[in-house]
Amino acid sequence: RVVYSSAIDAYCRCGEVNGAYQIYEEMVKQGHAPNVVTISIFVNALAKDGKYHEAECIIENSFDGSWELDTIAYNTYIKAMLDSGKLYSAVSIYNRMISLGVQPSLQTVNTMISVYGQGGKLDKAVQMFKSAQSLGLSIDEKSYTNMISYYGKAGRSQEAFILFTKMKENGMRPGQISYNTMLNAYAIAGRHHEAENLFEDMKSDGHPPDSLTYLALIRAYTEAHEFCKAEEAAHRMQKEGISPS
RNA sequence: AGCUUUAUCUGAG
Repeated sequence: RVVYSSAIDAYCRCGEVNGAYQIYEEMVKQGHAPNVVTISIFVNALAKDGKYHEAECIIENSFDGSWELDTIAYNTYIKAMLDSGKLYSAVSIYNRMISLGVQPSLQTVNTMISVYGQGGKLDKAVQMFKSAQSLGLSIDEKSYTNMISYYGKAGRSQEAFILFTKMKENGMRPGQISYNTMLNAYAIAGRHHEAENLFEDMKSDGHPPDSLTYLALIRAYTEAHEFCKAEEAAHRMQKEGISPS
């Protein structure tokens, strides 16, 4: 069964969902019942392929009580609903998971932060972020970056920066993505002075700016109506040989 | 054997 499931996964990763399905049929014909892993693989592949409706059908059918869905299966389902934009379904699957006593993992938390963040429910996202501690999960750089991003999108750059600071206090070195995300939070809020400072910190911290770094910096200036500085930054980017995204 | 290769832009829902 492991061999069949792995083969199905391999087909899916090549975008050959149909080939995967043939293996699936053969597997069933040989008397090997599909298990939770097989289902997760299919749901994941269908969702990545944009076939959300089919993914949802499999998910719904798997709720008939005959499956012992585990943490990864629920994570896969929640992610599929997030990607399809069905945030309400994502939440309801999460609630189901909790009420059935399935342990959330850090990935569950990170995905749910995105679900709430994209749904504009920043307070819920924060709640999720904080709940990680009580679940005994240690927040990673992704969790912080995710939260920083949503604070930023809500125009709350000061709270974003508090998290950015806390991340460093907890011994995590922000990488390029974290810096870009924090920079973007300042950009949305038009805080160009803070953005400039962070831009310098980023470089001295050993992270070379990329096109997204400059995009954020330029946006910080334009949001603040500092158009000359925006143009300067754009020139500096070109001079450094970075092509715009 | 399966789940965030997470950040930036525009539009649709």
